Amino acid sequence: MSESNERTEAKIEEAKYKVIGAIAETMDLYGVTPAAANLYATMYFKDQMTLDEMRKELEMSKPSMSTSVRRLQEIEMVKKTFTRGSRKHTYVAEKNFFRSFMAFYCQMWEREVKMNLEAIEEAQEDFINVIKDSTSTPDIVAEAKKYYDQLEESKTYYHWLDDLVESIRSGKIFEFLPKDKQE
Amino acid sequence: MSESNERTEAKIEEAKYKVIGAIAETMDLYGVTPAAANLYATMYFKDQMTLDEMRKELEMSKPSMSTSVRRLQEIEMVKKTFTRGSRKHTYVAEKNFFRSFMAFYCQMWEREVKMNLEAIEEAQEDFINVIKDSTSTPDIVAEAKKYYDQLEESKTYYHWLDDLVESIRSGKIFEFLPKDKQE
DNA sequence: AAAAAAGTTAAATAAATTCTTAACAAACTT
DNA sequence: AAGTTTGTTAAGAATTTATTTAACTTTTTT
Repeated sequence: MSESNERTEAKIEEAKYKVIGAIAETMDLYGVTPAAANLYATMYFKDQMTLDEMRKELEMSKPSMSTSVRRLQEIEMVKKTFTRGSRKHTYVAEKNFFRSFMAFYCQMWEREVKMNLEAIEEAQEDFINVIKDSTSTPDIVAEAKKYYDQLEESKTYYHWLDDLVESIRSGKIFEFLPKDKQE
Repeated sequence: MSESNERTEAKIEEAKYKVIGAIAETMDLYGVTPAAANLYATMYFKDQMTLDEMRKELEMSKPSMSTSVRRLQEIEMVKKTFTRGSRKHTYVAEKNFFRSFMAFYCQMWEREVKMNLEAIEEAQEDFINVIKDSTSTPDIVAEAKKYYDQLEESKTYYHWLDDLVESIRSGKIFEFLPKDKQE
């Protein structure tokens, strides 16, 4: 009876690890560090965890868990919770993939839009100066114009990406693509 | 006059590098190797390039350019072109960010959906076996059920992600989020 | 307020990834 | 068909990134 319990518990662990491995590998692919990826995937099957529980479960150092959980908080995939009776900090994983993964992408995309649009604006100013420069030869003016137009055209993409983020944040995208649509 | 040309040409180069740096940094963030990221960003301002031109421009080894350009082809951000008169292979960068970046995401997301759904299906089977196992205690059955339901719930997300990929591939998403909307 | 426990920062080690050098294979030219 | 040019594969070197150990700061308890 007790041995049977152990066997079925082991089966449950095995099943969980299949999913943990898949989730962690996916996150790895998106540039999340292995420790953070494994931690999130592990926490996905737990109600809440303390740093010491994480260290024990993943067999890793406490600073590694500390930095990993902070990174996961930054991308809003883990939140701190207050558990009375314990003075250790407790953390819970966001179990709703819509929220956790979308928080991740929106953050990435917003950063991308901001940084690239800034670079584009600066470069376009430079190209305008070359075009207005009376010492520029016709060839050089033509070149500067070509690049200016190429960048102007690319802005469409960044504005679109910004709109996509906004429609995800507001939930409007689910009017177009419902969550519960049958496969 | 010639010195002035050099100065304005240098200004153009400087402006280009601002954008090249931003694009490459963004790609870096998404897990593309620095060499490939820099290469794509550089090619974004070129009509076409050969391996030797890449090596010269980026001051890197030929094998590095070879593997980088292959990786960029895999994610459909670069395509091979036939240039008659030259026996060197020539490559062009996809200049339309809608196409290049969307190809990248669709590929990543499809992989994510496939791998994770496979793991989920396997794990759910395992949980069902534990539930049906007559030697399982009520506690264990309850635990297995809890995880089974959690995974069942998560499938909604993967199906939605699959729908998103489909709507991007088909272009239907642009009916909801137009490309040319004003900022 | 002192002591203990929990968590973080910083430096150092370990591991993994990226790039290069060198050898090889394929394709094109003469 | 032999030689030359182009491109790739494989092994090794170097850089970078991730993790750990150790010292330190903060918080909590007695």
